[in-house]
Amino acid sequence: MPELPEVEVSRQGISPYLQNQQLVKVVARQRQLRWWVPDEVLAQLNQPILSVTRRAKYLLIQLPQGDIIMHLGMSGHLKVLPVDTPATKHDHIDFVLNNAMLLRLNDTRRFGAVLWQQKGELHPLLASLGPEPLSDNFNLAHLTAAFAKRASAAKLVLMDNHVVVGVGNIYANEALFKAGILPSKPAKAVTAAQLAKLLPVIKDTLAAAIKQGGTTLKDFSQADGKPGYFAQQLLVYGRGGQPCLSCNETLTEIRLGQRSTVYCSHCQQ
DNA sequence: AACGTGCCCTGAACGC
DNA sequence: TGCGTTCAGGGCACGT
Repeated sequence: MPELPEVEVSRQGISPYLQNQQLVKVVARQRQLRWWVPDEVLAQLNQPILSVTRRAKYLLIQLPQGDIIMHLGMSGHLKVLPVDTPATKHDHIDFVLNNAMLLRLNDTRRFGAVLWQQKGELHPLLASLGPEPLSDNFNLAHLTAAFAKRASAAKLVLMDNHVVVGVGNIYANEALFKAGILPSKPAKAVTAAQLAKLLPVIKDTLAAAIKQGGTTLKDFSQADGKPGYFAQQLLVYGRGGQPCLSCNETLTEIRLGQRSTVYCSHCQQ
């Protein structure tokens, strides 16, 4: 499940292979993704690739006339391969380049998406997003204001893309544990001291994951490259019923907003 | 506006 | 062995 670090690592991985290449065409074997580009857009994609950027968990392949927007959903991953590489199961989309290579999107569960935004326009999906977690716009004042007016559980507010982007279920669990905040605690009841702890925890955890992934995954043109996956120390996620690594208390698992939530009732308040 | 729920999808892990 | 059921999750759409 690609979270923001995996998406950023993917961006860094594919970027050198795409930048300054000409995008020749898009081959779609499976259009039944979460969203798909209109046909008339596909016809105009024979353009040079200027750069590959990221906003939240969306990748943007920037062309002179606009941006291809890609989301990896739950199970999507990208590879750069020789153009004649046979497609295997769940290889849905190929972005064919003029250097005999292609960018291939494989997405088992098809929660991923491919969209288009015309140059100078902002796609509605990107228009109302909160700040990037690693940017200065995501600061204590912003976090405090967002939490102050919400009665929902702290974890749900943290995962709200209008508050901050890119904090998925795993990182929300981990960050709240590290900050000592009970996931179910009403956001408005979270103390100033807890928020002051939470902010750097989010930034540090995401930054460390990107750094680690960046060193682990260097060559996205290898067929056995594993973008969207890197080893990390998970303190609570997936460890419900097991002992807390800090105090040895048994970790509690509940569901919040239909998502698995794990915490230590001793360390988190 | 804020909040809760449903939905999309496949494959792994389970129960009978 | 072979079914059927449950679960995983991002994020929008919708109803209240």
